[in-house]
Amino acid sequence: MLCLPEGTITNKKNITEYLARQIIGGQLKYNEIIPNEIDFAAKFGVSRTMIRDVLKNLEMKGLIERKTNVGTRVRNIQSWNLLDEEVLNWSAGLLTQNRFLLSLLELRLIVEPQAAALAAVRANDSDLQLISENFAHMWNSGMPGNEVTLNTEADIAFHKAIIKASGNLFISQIGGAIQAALHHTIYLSNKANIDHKKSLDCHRRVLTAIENRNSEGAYAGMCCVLQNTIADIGLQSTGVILSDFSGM
Amino acid sequence: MLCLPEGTITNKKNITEYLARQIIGGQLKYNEIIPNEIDFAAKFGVSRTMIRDVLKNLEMKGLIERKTNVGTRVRNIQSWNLLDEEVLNWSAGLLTQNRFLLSLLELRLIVEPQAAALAAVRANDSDLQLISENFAHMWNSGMPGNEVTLNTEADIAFHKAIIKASGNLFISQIGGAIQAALHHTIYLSNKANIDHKKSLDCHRRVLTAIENRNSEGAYAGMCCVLQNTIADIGLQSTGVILSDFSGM
DNA sequence: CTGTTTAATTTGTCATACAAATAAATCAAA
DNA sequence: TTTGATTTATTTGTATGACAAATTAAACAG
Repeated sequence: MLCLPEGTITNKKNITEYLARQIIGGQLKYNEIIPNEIDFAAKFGVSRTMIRDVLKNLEMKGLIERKTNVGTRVRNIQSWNLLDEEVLNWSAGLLTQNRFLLSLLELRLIVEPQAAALAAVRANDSDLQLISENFAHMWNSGMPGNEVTLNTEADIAFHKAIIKASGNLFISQIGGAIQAALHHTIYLSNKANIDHKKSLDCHRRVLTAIENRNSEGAYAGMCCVLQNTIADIGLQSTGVILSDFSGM
Repeated sequence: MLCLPEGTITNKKNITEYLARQIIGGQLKYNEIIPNEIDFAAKFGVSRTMIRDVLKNLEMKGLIERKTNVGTRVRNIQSWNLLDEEVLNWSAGLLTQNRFLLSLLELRLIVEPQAAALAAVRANDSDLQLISENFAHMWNSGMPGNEVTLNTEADIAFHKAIIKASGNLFISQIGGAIQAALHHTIYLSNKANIDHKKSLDCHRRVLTAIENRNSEGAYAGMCCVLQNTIADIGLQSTGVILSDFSGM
């Protein structure tokens, strides 16, 4: 049953996020019925109009299902619109669950090397500039002890720029999800104690390959980046098939 | 400007689809402003509540953008939620435009072989059964002239079953889009005059490979299926990198 | 016990009013 | 004249109350 935290739930965004997290977090389980709209509105102290707006939102994200008279039910995870950026952000807590994290990394393994390969073919001047700029900003040197630390924002922007440069409308869509995912995977891999140098080399390999219009090299470089990440997090290999261009 | 067809637009679904097609079809162009909600409601002869519901729907699909006082504007294609099944269906008309069709086939080339590979590793008994059942139903023989004709529904179900068997939450999401896409690409490739036999062989190759837990074979088989499709439609090769397991 | 009818519940739609936000227009001052 | 603040008008956002439509559950007749 739903019980509210004190006072913090005020506006539409709050309510939506609160409910979404209840569902994704498992406090509201599959097939559980959410109270009718009137009681529900009263519970949050808002109008039924607003609650309906919230529920419509969650419905479109696949988190709930509504039927006349039967009410509003929670749907199962297969129905959730996981590629939606908000849904993915709300799902951050699930990253500790292996299946979820594995699915996410598999997605990246499948999509990003190909995106890099396509970018090598199609990137225009502004794409190239964006990619190289972000590469340049990825690494903060000059730290005490000469450590190389990672600039998360630039790292994300680097990957995002490559996905955009792929010129594929659908990959760009997935890119939104990957971007959100990056925040979390980067966070996880930063907790581990890694030599960022290896990762740096791989990233550079991707950049130069794209600049040289070498799609296979870009592909291989991106595989390298991702395999690093996977190793850092400490997962097993996944069954995704990667072409071998290690010689390039 | 918006002008309505006679009489056919009655309920919410109609209105939503009508507007969506106007936007996707280009009759309503990027940044064009849609009339305010009250006039708009009057135009369709429905309440403002309903129009707001429709607009909220289109907003969440990325087709429009709303701001207080400025109104409702059409967004550009990069913002459209193309992986949404409805959006993709409404976009069927764009399939004649090369960029769109190419993006779609690239997506399939990137995702489906990998899904097949994963399915070979992870498919359980019911997955296997579903895949093989659909393969069995894909081909209507015994037609006059001994032609082999394609059962579109079973074809789609075959691909869908493989994607599901991949066990990857995110790929399954994309699978919804791919499924919708299949309707159209199959339609296009059926217009061409093809020997379905070749395609039959490739599909069988995928099936047996999955049954034999041979992920590389499944990958290669699916590549074969898709390259057939691409050739049938008459497109150029795309720059997607495919591993070569043709010997398997 | 079975099939039909009735009643109750819940979401869906409508109409109206007002709040909040923002762009455009007006006006004041340098 | 130009600039900056102030007012006004427009449009979306929220609230409220009423009724429609759909569907489950209960009551009832055979």
